[in-house]
Amino acid sequence: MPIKAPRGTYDILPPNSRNWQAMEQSLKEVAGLYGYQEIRTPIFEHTELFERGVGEGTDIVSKEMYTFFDKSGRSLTLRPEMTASCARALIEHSLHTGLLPVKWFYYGPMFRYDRPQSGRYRQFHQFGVEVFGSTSPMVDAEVLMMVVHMLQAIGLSEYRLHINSVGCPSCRESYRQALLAFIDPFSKELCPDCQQRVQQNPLRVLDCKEERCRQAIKGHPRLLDHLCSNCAEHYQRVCHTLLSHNICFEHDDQLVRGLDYYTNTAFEIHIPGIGAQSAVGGGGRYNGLVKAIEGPDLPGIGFALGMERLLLALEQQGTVNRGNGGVEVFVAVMEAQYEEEAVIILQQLRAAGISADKDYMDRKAKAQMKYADKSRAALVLFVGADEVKQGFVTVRNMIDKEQVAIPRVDLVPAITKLLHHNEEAQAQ
RNA sequence: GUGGGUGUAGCUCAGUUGGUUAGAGUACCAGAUUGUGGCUCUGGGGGUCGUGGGUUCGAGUCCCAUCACCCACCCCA
Repeated sequence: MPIKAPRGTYDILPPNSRNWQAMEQSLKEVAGLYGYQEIRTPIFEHTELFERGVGEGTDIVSKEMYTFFDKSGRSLTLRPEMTASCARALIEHSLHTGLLPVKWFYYGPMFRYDRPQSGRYRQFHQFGVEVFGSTSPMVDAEVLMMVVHMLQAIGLSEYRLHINSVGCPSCRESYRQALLAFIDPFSKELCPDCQQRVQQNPLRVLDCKEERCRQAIKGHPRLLDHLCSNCAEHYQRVCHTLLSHNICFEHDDQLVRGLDYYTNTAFEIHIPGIGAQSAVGGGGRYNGLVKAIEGPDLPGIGFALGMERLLLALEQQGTVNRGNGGVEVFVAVMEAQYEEEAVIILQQLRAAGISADKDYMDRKAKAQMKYADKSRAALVLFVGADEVKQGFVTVRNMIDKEQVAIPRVDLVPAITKLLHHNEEAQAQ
């Protein structure tokens, strides 16, 4: 049995890898426009970091972590997300004592032991940002505007932005009371899962998909109505700013985050039509997180985008870039004895910044031409007896089929010129 | 963790009520006279039919198990 990639993992092969590169580049560029800088953290961390930073009660921690013991018995875990790692790095390097806010972006693989399905893998990739140190609603707005900017930058025009405010622990507690009082009479009509949720995290009942639960909670009190004046104003200012910048969004009462350190703004981006897992991104404010992992009382906000789902959406909306990924120049060797001469030419071209390749399969001239064609080379250089003896190379333009002899001494400038000429012709 | 679907060449798939050396297209390689591509033609390599059992004179075809993939639930990106 040949070894295959582990369940829920996969290879990103060329030419598809180019789509990834393009998307990564676009996202990084936009992050740069907003003043975010890249942070890279370890792929694994102490298990305890995620237990406290993500939350013991979450599915991620209770059943989805790749946890292992190293040779000295430490419990380590492959990161299931990166916010906790960012918070840890912030604390570890005492960056909160420096220039605030700290604005980071990150990109990389995350790991969750889930059952794979469309748009869900065990190793998946996220691009995300985190801002630490500011409670300004303008930061919430900036982050949201940046998400929208990023979607546009990678070519996604159809998406839905849902936002809500989960308030602060105190207004959430008052809402909790109100919600419990409302649900209590109907609690027996709820599904078994929700019976549990009522005990542990009543807010979660709101986004249950079971029909009977949706019926039972019709007319439930709204979180928005229970926000304290500070939280209400915060949310208002976020919404106001988005509106004044023509950002389309919808307020979503059902959008909730369970854990105590989530505060105020919460949001998700959905793209219909990419399967059941339609959330391509999500995030929110977490003013209590840094303190929860024994750091200073520092506010934060962030979001993450799922690369796999963005790519699904791009494929579905038909805007995937299909770049050629080939080489500019192919050097064809007519007789094996001139191979070393060809290598000299190759290195000369490459040193001048021109991508170039040759045959390494001992192919004959005709087969080398086929290979050059498939490599999408714009020019083919022939190196044979006449060329070497007389000090020139024959250059064939693969687009217009014209061939010219170029003296070896003029090679690089002449090739540069021909490539440039081709580019202009193709642009027209 | 639960449910449904699918597993035959690198890829996309045929394979008739179980019956000889398992096929096609595509991709790859090589030819169609001399140092030259995209089209066409010819030929070639490549499969323990996911894996392991079982039924049978005989199984890619039937039964069981297992693994993987796909989709959905839970939940999330």
